[in-house]
Amino acid sequence: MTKPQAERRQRANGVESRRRILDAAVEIAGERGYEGTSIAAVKARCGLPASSIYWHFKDKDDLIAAVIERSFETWLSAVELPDESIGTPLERVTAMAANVARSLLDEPDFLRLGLMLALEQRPTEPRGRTQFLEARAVARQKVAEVIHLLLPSLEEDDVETLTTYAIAGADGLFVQRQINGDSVDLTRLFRLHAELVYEAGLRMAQAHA
Amino acid sequence: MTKPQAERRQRANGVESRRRILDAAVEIAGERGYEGTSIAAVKARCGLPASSIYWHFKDKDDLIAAVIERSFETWLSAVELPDESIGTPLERVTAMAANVARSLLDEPDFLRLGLMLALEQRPTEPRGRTQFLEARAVARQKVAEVIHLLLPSLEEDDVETLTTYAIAGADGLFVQRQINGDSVDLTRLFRLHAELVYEAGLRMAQAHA
Amino acid sequence: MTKPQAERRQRANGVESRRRILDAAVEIAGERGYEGTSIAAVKARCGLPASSIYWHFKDKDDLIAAVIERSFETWLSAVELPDESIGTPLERVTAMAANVARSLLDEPDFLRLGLMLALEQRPTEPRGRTQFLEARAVARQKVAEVIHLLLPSLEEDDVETLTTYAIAGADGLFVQRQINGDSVDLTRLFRLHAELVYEAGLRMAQAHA
Amino acid sequence: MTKPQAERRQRANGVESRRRILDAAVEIAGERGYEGTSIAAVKARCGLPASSIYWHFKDKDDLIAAVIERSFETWLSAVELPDESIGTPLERVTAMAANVARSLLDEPDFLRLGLMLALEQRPTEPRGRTQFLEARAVARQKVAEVIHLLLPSLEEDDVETLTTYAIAGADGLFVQRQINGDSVDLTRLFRLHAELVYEAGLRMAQAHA
DNA sequence: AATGAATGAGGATTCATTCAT
DNA sequence: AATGAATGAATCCTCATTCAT
Repeated sequence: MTKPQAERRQRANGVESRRRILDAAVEIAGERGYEGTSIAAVKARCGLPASSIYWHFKDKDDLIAAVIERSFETWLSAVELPDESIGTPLERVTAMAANVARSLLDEPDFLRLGLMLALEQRPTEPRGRTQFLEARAVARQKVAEVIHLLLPSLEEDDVETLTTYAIAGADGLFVQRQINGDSVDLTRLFRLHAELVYEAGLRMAQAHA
Repeated sequence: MTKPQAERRQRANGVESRRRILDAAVEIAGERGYEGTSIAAVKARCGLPASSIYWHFKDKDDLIAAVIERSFETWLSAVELPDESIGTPLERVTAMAANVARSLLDEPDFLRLGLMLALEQRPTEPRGRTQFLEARAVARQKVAEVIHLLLPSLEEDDVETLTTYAIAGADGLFVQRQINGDSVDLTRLFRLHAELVYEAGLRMAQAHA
Repeated sequence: MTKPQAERRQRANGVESRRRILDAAVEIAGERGYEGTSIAAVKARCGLPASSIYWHFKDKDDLIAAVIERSFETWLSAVELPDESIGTPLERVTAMAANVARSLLDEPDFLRLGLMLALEQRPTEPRGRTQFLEARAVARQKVAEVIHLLLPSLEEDDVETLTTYAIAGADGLFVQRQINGDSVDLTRLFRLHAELVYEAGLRMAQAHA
Repeated sequence: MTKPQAERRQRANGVESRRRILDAAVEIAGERGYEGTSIAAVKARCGLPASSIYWHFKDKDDLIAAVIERSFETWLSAVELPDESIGTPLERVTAMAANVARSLLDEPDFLRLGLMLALEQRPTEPRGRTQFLEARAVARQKVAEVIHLLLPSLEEDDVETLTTYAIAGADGLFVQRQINGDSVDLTRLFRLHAELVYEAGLRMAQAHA
């Protein structure tokens, strides 16, 4: 008798629909990568017909790029919050490391999908990959700033090296967690990583002094 | 008797055909991942008809698994060679790091494809992924052995942690190279990584002494 | 009151919108025929959303029919102008031929699209095709009248034959121009055509005398 | 009991299958033009699945081009047969005209489809169109040869003009037949056309004498 | 050991059209 | 007078796989 409301034709609501599509796509893309993210799968998970997905996104490339973009923003805001500058430098570094570790435990889709895209080498690069690399460049800049702040006497070149190494460690630890699951204590390893990077920085600074 | 020379290549030669298929598949899989590696694409690159691929390999899963297997073996033999135990421990560690760095510059297909597979989380895991994880376990065992050899007083638990961290760094640096190309000095970063891991091990050993 | 100027184009203006849609549709239909004229293509070229096209036209069939109608009217008025009856009959015939030739150089969309539709034989005939055939019947009637005027002694049957032949030549020459481009001197060929038709008419008239 | 043979899985026979596909495609394309020739329609008419059509033809463009090619060959061999050089020149001309008229009554698909393609002006020209224009160039060459044979004293330039006009008339008459059906006596009109062209040629030859 | 041909399921995308506002 | 959003059916084409030879 009381035909459920949900069954009625949705009142047109672009923003909400777009969100539903992205929600579905981020899950699937995080699981199956670029090629594995079929429009049919997204449609099945979000309930909107394929043609509606194409109303909101030009093509699959566009959808994946939007997924990356939103996913990165979510992740970034999850990471950035506790910016308070208290404690010794080392304490602050390890606090930040713990923060990143937690964010990667909570919101791993962004990085998993991004790394999958980044590892690919298609002749015509998907826009999602570009989007990820841009997001990554933003993140890299932030890391470099933190390093410069903590170790102001470091040479430009050494900041670069340290930044690269810091991010590499983060990526690698995320991969380990991805592969080996709960047996990997991300938080502890990230703290170790932060300490080692910081000490390497100290030593570099002394070497140049 | 009078069969023209030009036909000779067509003559049955299982080993050679199998090799051609794998050569083609490793390239494409390295470019496009699991889903992106279509039989049609392999066929186009190796010149053999699709049905011939199925003569040599049970199915696509089997082909990808074989790609991983062969690619890992190639890589492993490229890494292992200079095993001579000369010099100080630290020297030996950095020599090995340089060795791994070089191998990742030369034979990146194995790791790129493997990481792509490892990052996926599809419901039914492809055999290629299992194959990669097994290969990875072998490599991990070797790393653990080396660490145990260099730092015999380390607790089991610390060896595990250090091994995980060592491999994470290697993966992460490979990803950096993959993304940022020649601007990343893999050799130098690997040496830095090796030093940091070694020192972390020394400190762990002292802490427990 | 304070509505910015830039918004003004958005203001409701049915006639103008309708014109823009038809302008876009005539171009696309001239390029791609009936099936090839997608609403999306029209929308892209005229800038109005698809739903606006449906506000102005019942359906695609209706749009194409309107295109044909307007295109034919434009063409007809371009052809008819210099109707003055001066000079010898042959002079008048060749003047008219030149006139038609010129119109086909200027306004080819009508005939190109019409012929495409006419050549099709789909089960359910598009209304645009009917529209074209009606326009064509009008044109045919005019040609027949001219022939009758110039050669009043011709039998009804011969007028019909000559009319058919006259129009066939015009169509055929238009096609030649369409295919071979500027290398076809439409004006000269139309004059030749007019002469031949006129002489054929003279001979027919004599044969019956 | 006796399951009909036709129901059994076809024994692989590429040539036969290709023929069936072309037979189906030529009918549909003749009816509905390029865009209207959907792979689904061809599949329905020939009984082979769409993927089999793609085994034999690279894509739809390739299929249509093959249709044009085969259709032109069929038509050409239907036209060419009675080549005997007997009778007066005019008699021979009208005999040939009758021949062409009959061929267009029997095998109209080639020309109908070809003209549809020729009238289109897509940005990226379909290969079928090119194929048709090439076929048309061959036919044009033959017409020019016949004209030169019958009127050897004609200037090169006049042969060209006459050829263009001759073909234009043929196209135009075919279109008339296509539109007005049986009420158009193609044979008679073609004979008239042949006579007029021949006389125009005679006059041109005299003018230059 | 190899392959030409075939095939059903599914891929991304576009279609003409409608509807609520 | 107009439009953002939606939609089911159809589009072309590729997929992994099989089979008879």
